[in-house]
Amino acid sequence: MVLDEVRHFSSEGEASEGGQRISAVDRLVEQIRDLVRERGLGIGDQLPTERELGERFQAGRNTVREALQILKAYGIVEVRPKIGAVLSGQHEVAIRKLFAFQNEISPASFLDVQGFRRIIEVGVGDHLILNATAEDLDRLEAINAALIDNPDVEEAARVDFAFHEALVDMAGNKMLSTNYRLLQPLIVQIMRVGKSQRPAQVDTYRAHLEIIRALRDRDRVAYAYLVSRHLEYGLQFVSGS
Amino acid sequence: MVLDEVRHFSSEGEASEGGQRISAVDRLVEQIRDLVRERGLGIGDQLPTERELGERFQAGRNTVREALQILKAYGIVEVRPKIGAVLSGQHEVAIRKLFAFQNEISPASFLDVQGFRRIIEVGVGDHLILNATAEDLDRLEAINAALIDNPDVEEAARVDFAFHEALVDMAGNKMLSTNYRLLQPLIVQIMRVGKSQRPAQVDTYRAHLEIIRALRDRDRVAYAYLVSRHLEYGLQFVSGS
DNA sequence: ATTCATTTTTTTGGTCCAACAAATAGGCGA
DNA sequence: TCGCCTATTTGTTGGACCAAAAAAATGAAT
Repeated sequence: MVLDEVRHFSSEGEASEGGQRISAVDRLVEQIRDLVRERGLGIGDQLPTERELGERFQAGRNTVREALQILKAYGIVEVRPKIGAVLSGQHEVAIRKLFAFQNEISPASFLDVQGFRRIIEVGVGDHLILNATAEDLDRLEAINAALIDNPDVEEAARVDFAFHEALVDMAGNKMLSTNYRLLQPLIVQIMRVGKSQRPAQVDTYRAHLEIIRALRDRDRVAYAYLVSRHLEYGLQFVSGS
Repeated sequence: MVLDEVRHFSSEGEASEGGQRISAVDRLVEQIRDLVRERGLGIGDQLPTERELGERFQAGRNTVREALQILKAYGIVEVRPKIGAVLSGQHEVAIRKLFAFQNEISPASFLDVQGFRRIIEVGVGDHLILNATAEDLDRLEAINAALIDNPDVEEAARVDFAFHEALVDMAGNKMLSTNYRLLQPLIVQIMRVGKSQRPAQVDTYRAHLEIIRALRDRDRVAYAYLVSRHLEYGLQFVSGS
C-alpha cells in the first residue's frame, strides 16, 4: 500500500561546505541540548514529551527516542515511563561506567594504575602540606578508623578508597578529583585483593596513620616516601608475571 | 487495523529477586556484547544486519536500532550505511567526547586543568630523567620544531599539545596517557587562546627547548621548575576574574 | 571470447507512522 | 483518607518508504 503523503528529505539548503551528512538523530541530540540551554533547565527539570519533541523539531518519535537513548547513555537525561525525560546529574557516573566498560584488569594494568596513583597522590603532597587544615586531617582519621574491625572485604576496600579519594579531594582540584574517581572500579578491585588477608588490612590502617602524621608534621619528604611505599605495598598481592 | 499476531511480553521467568525490569533495549545491548565475545570478533569485523539481529534476538528493528545507538555512543560500534555495524576501536574517543560533552570552559576550570597538568607533567619527571633515551628527546625536538612558522593557530595548538602528550607518553603508563588525553579538548582550547599572539608562540617554542635541555642534562630540579613555569605562563592569557 | 564500463537489481541503514502493551500520575468516588 | 479508574506517556513492534551503496546483470569494445 503506497502512502499518499510522500516525505521529502534533505530539503535543507545543503551548505556549500560539504561535510558529512548529519543524521537526524545527531541533529536532534544537539537541538535538545540547545533547548535545555535556552530554557536554563537544571537537574530534575523535565523535557517535553517524545511526541512534543518530535513535533517541535520535525522528527518522528522513533528518531526522538534514538536521540534520547544517546542522551541517556551520556548520563544527561533519565527517562521514566509516563514522566518523560528529566535532566539527570549522572554525567560523571556515565563517564565512569563507560571508562570501565571494557577495561579488564590485567597484571600490567595493575602496575599502570598504581603508577598513576603514585604520581597523583605524591603530586598533591605539596598542596596538602601547605593547606591541609586540622579538620581535614581529622576527617581523614575518621575515615581511616572505619577500616579496622571491618570483616567485609568489599566494605573495607570501599573505605580504603574513600581515604585516598579524600586525600586527593583535599587538593581542591576538580579535574584531578574527577580523573582519580574515574579509576575507582579498578582501584577498588586492587584493594579488594589486598584486603582478603587480615594482616594486610591492619597494615593499611597503620600506613594511613603514618601518612596523616606526616601531613600533621608538614613533612613533605616523609609524606612522599610513605605514600610511595604504601602504594607499592599494594602491588605485592598481584601475582607477578 | 488490528494486527493478527499479538506479542506476548515478559514471558521470561521474572527472577524472584525483584530488581528493576530490564528493558528490551538494555537486554539487547548485553546480548550483542555477548555475541561479539562469543564469536571473538575484533575491530573491523561486522555485526549481522539490523534485521538479522532483530530476528535472532526476537526484537523489532527499532529496538535493535536503539541498542545500536547506545553501543555507538559507547564507541563500541560504528554504523556505516549499507555495510552495517562494525566493531570500532573508538572507545577512547567516545570517552573523550563524553568527557568534554558538558565541560564548558570557565576561568576556574582553566586553573584546574593547568593544576592537573602540572601534577602529571612534573610527576613524570623522575621517570623521564632516568629513562628518556636520546631518540625520545630527538622526537620531542622534532615535534617542537613544527611550532615555529606555523601561521594557523589551530594547528599550532595541536602541535603544542602533541609535544606535551609525547612527554607524558614517554612515561610508558597507559592509564596516565589515557587520562591526560581525556583533557585534550580543554587543553587545546587553552593553548588556542595562548597562540593568538605571535610572541607567545615563540615563547612556547623556547620553553619547550629548555625543558628538553633539562632532560638531556638529567637535571630534575630544573625540569620541575621549567615545566611549572611553562604551565603558569599559559595562565596569563586567561582573563582573570 | 574477454574485459571493462554502464545500467539495473538487491540489500541495508535512516526515517517515519500506526498500533498496542505497560506503567503511572492524577482525578474521582466511596 | 484510601482505593479505583482513566488518560497520558513511555516501551516495543511491524510495516512502509527513501536513499545510498554494493552486487549483479548487461552491453560494448577490443
